[in-house]
Amino acid sequence: MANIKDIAKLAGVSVTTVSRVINGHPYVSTLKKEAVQRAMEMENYERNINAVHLSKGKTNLIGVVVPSIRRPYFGMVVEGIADEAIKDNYKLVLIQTNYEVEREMDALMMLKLKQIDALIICSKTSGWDVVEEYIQYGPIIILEDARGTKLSSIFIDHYQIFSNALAYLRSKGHHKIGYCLARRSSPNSARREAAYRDFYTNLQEDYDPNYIFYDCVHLEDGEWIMQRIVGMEDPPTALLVTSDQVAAGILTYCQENNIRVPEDLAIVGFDNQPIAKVLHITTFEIPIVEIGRKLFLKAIDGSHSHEEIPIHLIERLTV
Amino acid sequence: MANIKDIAKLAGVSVTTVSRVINGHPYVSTLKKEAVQRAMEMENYERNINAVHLSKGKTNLIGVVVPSIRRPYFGMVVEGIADEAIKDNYKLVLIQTNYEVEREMDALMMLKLKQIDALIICSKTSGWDVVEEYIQYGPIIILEDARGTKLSSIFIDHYQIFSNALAYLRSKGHHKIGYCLARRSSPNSARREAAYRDFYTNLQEDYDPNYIFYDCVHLEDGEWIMQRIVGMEDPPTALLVTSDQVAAGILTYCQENNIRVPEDLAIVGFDNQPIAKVLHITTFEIPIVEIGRKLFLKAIDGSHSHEEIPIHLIERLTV
DNA sequence: AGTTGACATGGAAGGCGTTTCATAATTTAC
DNA sequence: GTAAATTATGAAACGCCTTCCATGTCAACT
Repeated sequence: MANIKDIAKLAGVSVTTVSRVINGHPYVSTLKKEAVQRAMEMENYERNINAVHLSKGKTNLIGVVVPSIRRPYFGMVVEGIADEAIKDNYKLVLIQTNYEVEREMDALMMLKLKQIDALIICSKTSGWDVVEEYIQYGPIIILEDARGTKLSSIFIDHYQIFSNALAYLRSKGHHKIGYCLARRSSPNSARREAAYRDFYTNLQEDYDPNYIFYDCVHLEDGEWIMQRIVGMEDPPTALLVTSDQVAAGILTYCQENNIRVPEDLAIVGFDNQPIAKVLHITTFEIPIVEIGRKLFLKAIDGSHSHEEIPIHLIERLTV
Repeated sequence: MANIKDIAKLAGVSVTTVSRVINGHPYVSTLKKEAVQRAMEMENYERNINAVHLSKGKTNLIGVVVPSIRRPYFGMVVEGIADEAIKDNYKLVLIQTNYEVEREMDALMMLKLKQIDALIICSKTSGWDVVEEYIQYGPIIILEDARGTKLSSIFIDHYQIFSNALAYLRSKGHHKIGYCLARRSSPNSARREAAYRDFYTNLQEDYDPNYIFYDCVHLEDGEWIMQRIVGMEDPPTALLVTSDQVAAGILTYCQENNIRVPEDLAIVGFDNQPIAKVLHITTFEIPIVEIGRKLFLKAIDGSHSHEEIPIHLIERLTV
């Protein structure tokens, strides 16, 4: 394949001029410009993109860290990122971590080595200090409340929403409220737990720790959750489920086992995924795809900022 | 940041020797090797990965083309690819096409420019001839029957499966069988349509073209499909639905509208996604994640081959 | 007429690691 | 004891594009 030197020779100009034509710089006479274009066409020239990357120190690649791409929530975030990335001619490098710190380090290393121009972390496993170390190498945007750190973030106030949700269920007459979380160790989970504890503390009431379920991630998890609930002497009357997928699983189990929703058990989901709409699950609408778009925009904008995304309750038939 | 030259100077060796140490080549004395390692550690050296790419003409990046990453089917394929890619230290570049030919061309161009080492196409929009043009630049693997082309492929015999499914429904006493496809124009759809036509032709029976539904992709599509069926004078008694998502949407509609499944309407899904298990949908199990793994392996193996994936029916409660 | 500023163009430096080739020093082999 | 093989090492070529800097031309402005 021809390189820029060949083209320059063929067109009878300097390499610089060819580069200028390629990159649309001004100050090239029409005559030479056309000569270059003819030469490029003749030779079917394509620049060596890796040489461009080396020279520019930039790759038009954005890293995206997700724990698992098959989870609809992350699929939707990535879709949003990808939608926006296309417009700016960026491509996405997908890094699936399965919550392994090592994988996350891979991603950070890619930023350090300038293999990617920026990094979007949709779910973080390692500590803030570790991640902040890498901010010097390029923009890092995180889908989590990162106020107080050097990263930029788009986030949801999970404490507030959980509090609101609890108050909402209380107003509907529920006193025994349980909840389902994904990873126990995630910061989002911590905030939600705090909201829950504070809620009951303020009310000067106790809560049953058995009402708390961890590792609720997939549709199928609804089954074991409900089996545990069914086996309880004094089961909760309402459940805050931090994923519509899980909420759908729970609802399905109820329908099959003659547990009336919301009479016997009220369910509040999160995300407002398609399944919540189809199954009429009351849920908090999180504009996931839109959040993905914003994440990307922030990644290439480069300024340091934090943005809270407001979340609204969508009342349907499960409360 | 230090470069290889700095390290060489610091260690008192040549650049070549440093490179050899980095890449684990033999023929470096222990003495110099250690000197180099010390120097690298001292300077906190990291190679400029873009220079490596330029020099090697290889990036350890594999392109993955999907129409939309949020669709569970593609999420699962990509998960499989990513799982396997990690093991070989490859990263994935995600190209979301939305079935736009232009996006697909982007991906092919990346292969041509050696920005990616291989390309996996999970769903193709452009023609075979276009794609085959690019096989000269690197391995292209496609999730579709590509026998007779220069590409490698992992595929499912959709004609056969559709035929089997029709025979199965017939054996259960169904004569009025409809089906739901995604894109009408896709090759998979064409094969399924052929199977359907041949099935009725062999039986010397006619079929009602109204029983055929296109653009059935998402969970929500179940609703309009069922509304059309409900409005029919002579509705089908069984439906072959080429996505569990859509099958789930249809089933949900039936449950809410007192249409008995399978008595009034039998439903056969495809993919055996979690939702099919939870809702007890009879479906064809397609080992999607496993297929993703195989796609990746084939991508880096580089040999030209085709592999058919056998598919099995999982009988549950919707037939 | 002299000074500015806009337009044009090319040389050369800069970004950086890999690999081939030539050479030298040791071993091993017979 | 000598030929052959193995081990070690570095210079230089190679992969290729971008951009800074220097130089030059021509028109416009004072």
